[in-house]
Amino acid sequence: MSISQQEANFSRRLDADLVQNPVFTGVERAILEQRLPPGTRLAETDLAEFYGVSRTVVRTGLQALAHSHLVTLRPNRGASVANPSPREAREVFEARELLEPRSAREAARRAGRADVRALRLHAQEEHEAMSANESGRALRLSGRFHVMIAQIANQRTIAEIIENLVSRSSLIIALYWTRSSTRCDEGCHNALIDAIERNDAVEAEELMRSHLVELHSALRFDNGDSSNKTLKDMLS
Amino acid sequence: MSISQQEANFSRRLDADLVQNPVFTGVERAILEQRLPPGTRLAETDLAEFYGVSRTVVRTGLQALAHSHLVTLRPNRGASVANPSPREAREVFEARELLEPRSAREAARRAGRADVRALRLHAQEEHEAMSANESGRALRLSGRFHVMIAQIANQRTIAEIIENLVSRSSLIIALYWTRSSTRCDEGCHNALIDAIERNDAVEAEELMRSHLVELHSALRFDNGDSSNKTLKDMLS
DNA sequence: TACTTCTGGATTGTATACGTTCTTGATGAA
DNA sequence: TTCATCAAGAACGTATACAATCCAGAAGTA
Repeated sequence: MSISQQEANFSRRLDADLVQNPVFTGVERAILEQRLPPGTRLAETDLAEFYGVSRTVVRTGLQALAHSHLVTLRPNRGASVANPSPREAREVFEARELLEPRSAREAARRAGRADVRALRLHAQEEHEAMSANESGRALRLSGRFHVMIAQIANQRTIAEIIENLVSRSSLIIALYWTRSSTRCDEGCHNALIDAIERNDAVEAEELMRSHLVELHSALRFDNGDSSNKTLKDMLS
Repeated sequence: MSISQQEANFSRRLDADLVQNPVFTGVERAILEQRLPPGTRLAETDLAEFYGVSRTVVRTGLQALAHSHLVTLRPNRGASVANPSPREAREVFEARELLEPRSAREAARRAGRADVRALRLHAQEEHEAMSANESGRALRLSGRFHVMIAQIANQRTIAEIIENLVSRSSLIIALYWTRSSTRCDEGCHNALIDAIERNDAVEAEELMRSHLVELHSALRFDNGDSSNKTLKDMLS
């Protein structure tokens, strides 16, 4: 196997068959857009019928989603949309705070005109989704913005880790987000693009760090579980 | 769903059924012990026969291994042991250098007597494997040592990422390792345990960093692909 | 000889059948 | 009423059948 073939494998890995799995792509998107709230039961037969495939394909997709922590599989109990605990939520953001600022710095170093243009276009799309009150779509695009920066940094391994953490953040936000608006994002993202356009690595790193701290601090873990608490829990 | 249930899901996630998948556990172990070299073809029928299960179970295990980057799946072409490119190898170690020192620092802060005892016991086992010339087993245990430290740091999300990177390192070492001995490990690991026992966080962080740099620097990427080069490549 | 085309065997991808486990509502006893 | 037991239905886990794809060697052509 030649180096170029190795590279090709590295880049598509196992995505090749995953993007063609309608269960994986469909459920993933629905989760990222918060149309499927945490805890939602995902019965294999229902998904098979909805997507017009056999349970075999459904199970492949669900297993992939489970590896991304977007879905929880319990033996003999089937799949449900993941329900990240406060602890997991905190840890995901701690990991992001560790990885993403470094990525932003490297992205600012490397970014060319095409990269900046793509980022601006994407920010525009985010803005439009917000204006149209499509908050689910806006949230998914907002996450994707972070992934784009990680990709510009051109470190695929770390970018992939970040992509996973960002995905899980959608669920975390669904459970623990306290603010009604995500207007912060728009300003933060634009400021980041500006820094990247100037190739100001230090500034980009600091902006990313503060952006993540901002996000993290807008999470409240004390009441996140209330909707699932039993009456006994709430009375005691 | 209660918080404690969330935690339970978080900890076992999907491991519950994976540890019971003989293909996953068997092939993973063989890869970590370098009994299955990179590129080895993994035909579903062969695995099914060897482990006495149907192809369904084989495919589940292979998909899990693919998500861990230990196995490459190519549509209609089946599975083979992953063959990380020099680039991927470099990136994996860059990610480790970013994450593990921080983990070691936190582990040194948190470690109690039981943790230190477990680490010493483990180091002893490593030592015995080396003495017995079981280099595969020694390598697997050496990786596991790094995972243990990440677990002591008590950040499951990051520990899981590290576990994945460590696993991939076995393949990387199989491909690009230049030195015959891993004696470095023994000294490095013992020094790390000492620092952790003293709860010397700064020292543990620095020891981990230098240990990883040492490992990384012992990799040579220029000749890793030679055995797979075509005659034309080698003559030109 | 070098190259293309074709074909049989092998391998993977998907659907489906069936056994096992779990859930849930009914039944009955305390 | 409350609880335990149990049975029917639903859902999951695994095996297997069949279709689609790939690969290697044979045959044919220049």
